[in-house]
Amino acid sequence: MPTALKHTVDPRPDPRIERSRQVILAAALAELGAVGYGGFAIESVAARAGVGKSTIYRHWPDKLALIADAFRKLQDERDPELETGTPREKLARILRHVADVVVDSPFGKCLPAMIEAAERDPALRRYHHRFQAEANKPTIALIASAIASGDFPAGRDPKLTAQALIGTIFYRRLMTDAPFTPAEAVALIDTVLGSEV
Amino acid sequence: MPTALKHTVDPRPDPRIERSRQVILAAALAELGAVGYGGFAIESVAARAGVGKSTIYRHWPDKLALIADAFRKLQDERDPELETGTPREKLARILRHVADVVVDSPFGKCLPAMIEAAERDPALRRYHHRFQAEANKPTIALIASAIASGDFPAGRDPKLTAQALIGTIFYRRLMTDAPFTPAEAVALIDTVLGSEV
Amino acid sequence: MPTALKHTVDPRPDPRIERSRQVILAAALAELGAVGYGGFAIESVAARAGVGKSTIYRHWPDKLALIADAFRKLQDERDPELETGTPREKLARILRHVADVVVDSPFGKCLPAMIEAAERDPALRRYHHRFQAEANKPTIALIASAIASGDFPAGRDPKLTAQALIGTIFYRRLMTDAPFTPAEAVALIDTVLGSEV
Amino acid sequence: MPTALKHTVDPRPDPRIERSRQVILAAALAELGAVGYGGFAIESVAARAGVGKSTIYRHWPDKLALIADAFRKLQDERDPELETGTPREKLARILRHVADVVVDSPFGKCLPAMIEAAERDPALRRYHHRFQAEANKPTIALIASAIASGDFPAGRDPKLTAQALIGTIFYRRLMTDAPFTPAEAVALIDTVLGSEV
DNA sequence: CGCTAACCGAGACGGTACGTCCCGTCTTTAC
DNA sequence: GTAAAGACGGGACGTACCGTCTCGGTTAGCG
Repeated sequence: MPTALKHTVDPRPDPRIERSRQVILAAALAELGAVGYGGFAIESVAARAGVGKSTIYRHWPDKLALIADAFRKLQDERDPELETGTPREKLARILRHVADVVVDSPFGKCLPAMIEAAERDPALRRYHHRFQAEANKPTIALIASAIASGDFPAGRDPKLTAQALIGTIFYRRLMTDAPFTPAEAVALIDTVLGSEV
Repeated sequence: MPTALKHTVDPRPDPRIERSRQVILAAALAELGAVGYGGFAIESVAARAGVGKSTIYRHWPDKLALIADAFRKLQDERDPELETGTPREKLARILRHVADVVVDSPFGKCLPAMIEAAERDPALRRYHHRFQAEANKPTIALIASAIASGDFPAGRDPKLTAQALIGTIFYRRLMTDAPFTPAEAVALIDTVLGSEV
Repeated sequence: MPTALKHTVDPRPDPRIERSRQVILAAALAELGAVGYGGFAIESVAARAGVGKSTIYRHWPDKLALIADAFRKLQDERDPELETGTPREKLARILRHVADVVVDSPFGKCLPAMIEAAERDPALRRYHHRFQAEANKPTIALIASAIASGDFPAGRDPKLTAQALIGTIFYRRLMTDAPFTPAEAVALIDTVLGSEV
Repeated sequence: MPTALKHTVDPRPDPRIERSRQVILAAALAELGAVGYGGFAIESVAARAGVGKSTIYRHWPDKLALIADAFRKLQDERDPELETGTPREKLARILRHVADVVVDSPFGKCLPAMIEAAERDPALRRYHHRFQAEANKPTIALIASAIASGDFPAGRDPKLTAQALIGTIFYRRLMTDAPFTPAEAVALIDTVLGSEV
């Protein structure tokens, strides 16, 4: 009964479309990393991707939408951090990962552009905030459970604690000339949660 | 002997120059706040300032230099915070002020533009970082002395502590949809330094 | 066999290109006639032609190239003069035509601009000279054959004779306030070649 | 009684003014010769003359007026040609002189610019035409008297004859790539007036 | 396996802002 | 009290991209 299949799901779109989307997004990320949000040129992306400019405009309404999608792709690549150990060890591992991503990765390279773009475009801003919130959930949960279990000192707001830890890393990236290094993770935890006894 | 003064140094420059600089910088800040770094147009600034485009280029080599100078002016306007009380009270006052500035002021409005611009221009980046460092010095000093006096728990790095506090505020401004409110200052201090006994 | 034709040459270019070229050249000539070489503004030409400035720069590298091309178009419009009669009659007809063109036509309007432009741009100068030489060939040939046939007095250089005749017309247009009128054609011939007996 | 002198004639103006006028006119001519009418920049003239731009505008209302005055100075320098010999010899001498001036001198260099400028500015045009007419008077007079004396063939209009001779030289300068050389003077006279018996 | 629709690259189009140059005016300071 | 120096508002230059559009040529997948 193949016809049944026909009008069920399978709106299998032209495969050229997905292929175009992917090479364009990749080229967009390369462009962003290379010249930043300010210098970002659709025409360069088209050239990089070996694609006609019109193909880009066929899939995205404008420059910002493309950038937003590129960011999306970028963030989807950031993988969560699930491992074992004491809460303090787990937390340190998370912070080291965040530091890596914020400082080194394509995500980090695009971060200033992303912040500026989010400031101008509401849709992008929503996505930006939502993603950031999502990414922090495991950290907040970890802190909450560690407080509950007595591993971390009581009387603290888990979310605020997480923001203080993560915020330090972003602050160092965006506002100082000394980005946070993974080696500082333990010192940061000690500073915010107090040293272990 | 006024005549004596006459032919000494007195390289009094054309007063029109300073006047132009001021109206242009003011217009540039307005433009930045209105349309951000990406949409910033010298021609709009000229129109806003009621000035010929060439007058702007007479004083700044290009768009970025004007933006940098506008930021400089902006930051110079942020006033230091000197008052009395317990270290915890002083710190809360500082954080409330930072929150105000980061969230509400022209500085806050331009912050994303500034971060993106700093990412692209080394000279601007240096200035941005230097200013931020300068602005935090009193906070770090306050924390250091409070630790020394026993008002704050020992074993913490004052600088890292300050960055965790300040960083939380910037993080909330730049990466979340819930900017830090002055009312949260005490909770933040409690979270990072532990509650008062 | 239409298919055979299909994949032969036929690199039919975008028809918009030719259309743009034509409206722009027409507008350029209008501009030249109106404000001359000195006041000639690409932006005005674009406005006149109802075209984006960038469209002009897509087809010509700069102002001078556009002017050169406009002159070319102008000169291509000057039509040769082929008719019957005695050599003297033919010559008079030619001179009347030259007088018309030099004094009244778009060519005449643009002539000073053309001379000035040719002075500044070697390529344009070459074209200008070549065209002028080409345009005079029939006149020189006519004079040469009339000398050979005894219709015109012997011992004269046909080319120099032609230049004296044509040159008078240009001189009057460019250096005096009394342009040459067609009615003077016979008097000019009499003056240069002597009256008919 | 020196005071009497004071308010009589003595329009002796500030000698600096005349001095300024002269250096500026000289600089203007140099500029014209160097970059032509099109590239002529008041600011360059000021720099060449070691003079403030405002000094130029104090003496001339605008660019065109300065150029016109420069032309005037230029033409005033062209000296008449008065010598002895047969009419044919005198005429040849005149034509050689005109050829020299038109081809080689500053006047010749500025000629295209002058023609174009005259086309745009009525005052300049008047001057241009008047000067040219003036310059040709001796030639016309010479031809007229030579016709009267029987040295030149009868039945010719002296003015038109002069224009044919002079016009050839200008035509060759402005419309061809082979400027008239003094050596051709005799051939030109032979062509227009017929060879001597 | 051949048709047709869609997607594609290429790039022309009307615009807008860039940063430069020069205009002609106006202001300030020095001699 | 003139002149230099040069700041000013203005406007055209030629460049780079924007986002829209019109082209043929290629390719997928249905019939």
